[in-house]
Amino acid sequence: MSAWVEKLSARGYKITPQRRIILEILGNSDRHLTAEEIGQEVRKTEPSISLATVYRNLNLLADLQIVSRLNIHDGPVRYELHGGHNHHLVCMDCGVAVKLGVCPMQGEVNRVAEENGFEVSNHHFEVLGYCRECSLKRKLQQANSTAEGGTAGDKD
Amino acid sequence: MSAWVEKLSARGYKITPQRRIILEILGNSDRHLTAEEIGQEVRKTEPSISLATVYRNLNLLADLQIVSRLNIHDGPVRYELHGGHNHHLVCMDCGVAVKLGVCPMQGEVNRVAEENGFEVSNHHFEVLGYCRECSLKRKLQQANSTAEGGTAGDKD
DNA sequence: CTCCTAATTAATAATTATTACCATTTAGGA
DNA sequence: TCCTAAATGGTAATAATTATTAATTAGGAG
Repeated sequence: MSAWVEKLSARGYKITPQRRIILEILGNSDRHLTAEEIGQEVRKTEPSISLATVYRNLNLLADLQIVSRLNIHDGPVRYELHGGHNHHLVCMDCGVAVKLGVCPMQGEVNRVAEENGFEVSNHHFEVLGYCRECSLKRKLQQANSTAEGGTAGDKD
Repeated sequence: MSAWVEKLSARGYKITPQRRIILEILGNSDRHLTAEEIGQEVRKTEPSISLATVYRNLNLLADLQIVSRLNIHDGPVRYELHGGHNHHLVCMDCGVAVKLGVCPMQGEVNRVAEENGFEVSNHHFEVLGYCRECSLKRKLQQANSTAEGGTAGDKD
């Protein structure tokens, strides 16, 4: 529980209670959280913490590779402790994300990275589509509203 | 040059010049473009097209799986014609994206998707890290500024 | 070819997500 | 204990995207 303390102080960054709390929250969550969600959670412990502080620290921590950014589908950026494998089936309708147990970061890919002098820090593999429910829902909609029915207007 | 015409009109959506132009631009570009960039390009042909129209159509086209959204690193969402393989080494500093020639969407993954009743539409595989240059730059910075030197303050 | 209507558009206001700014506070080494 | 760079809270500013609305248009029916 202090690899990050080293990483920070080794570079002259201070160990503030705010940082402690943010990392603790990320450590206790298995989900990936948005800055907003982290802010809310943080405020339960220390109500005066500013959202700007949350953002500032998440950026710093991401830069130091202590946390990692996750840009699933749309909506705000999400964060989690660095190091996990982030491979999901993501529903483009409802946003549900099922973890995949497979990791594509292997032989071939590593070789290409090396050839390019690329310093790999992290990787994401996302399979986008529609979960069972939403897939069904869409098929029904399409069956009906072909060329009329409801408001063909906006969606998503 | 009309698979998308069918997809649209089959569902009662109209074939507007705006849509034509947007898709033409995406077709002629090998890069993935932001809504803003598409807007600028579009306006060269038809200066009166509103950015809102660009966004609206990109959303619709994405929903119909005619184009696909690409959320590389930070910055705005990018778009390209659906169907390409989107596998990159992405530099977290300068944003450079090198295409990978490897596709992880194979056996195992397809099986998991199927088991979940998941309708796969697209997939992205991103390897995040630092390109040769930025990697070097960072190492130099760290060597110097350990615990002092410059503004330890913000960074991305 | 003309008419009609739902779909679409342009323009702009509103909303979200994130960053910048600045005066004040604080971590942590001398 | 003191000092200073780093960090914070509060808020204004910016960027990206969506909603709203009155006016226009694609494309099928007659």
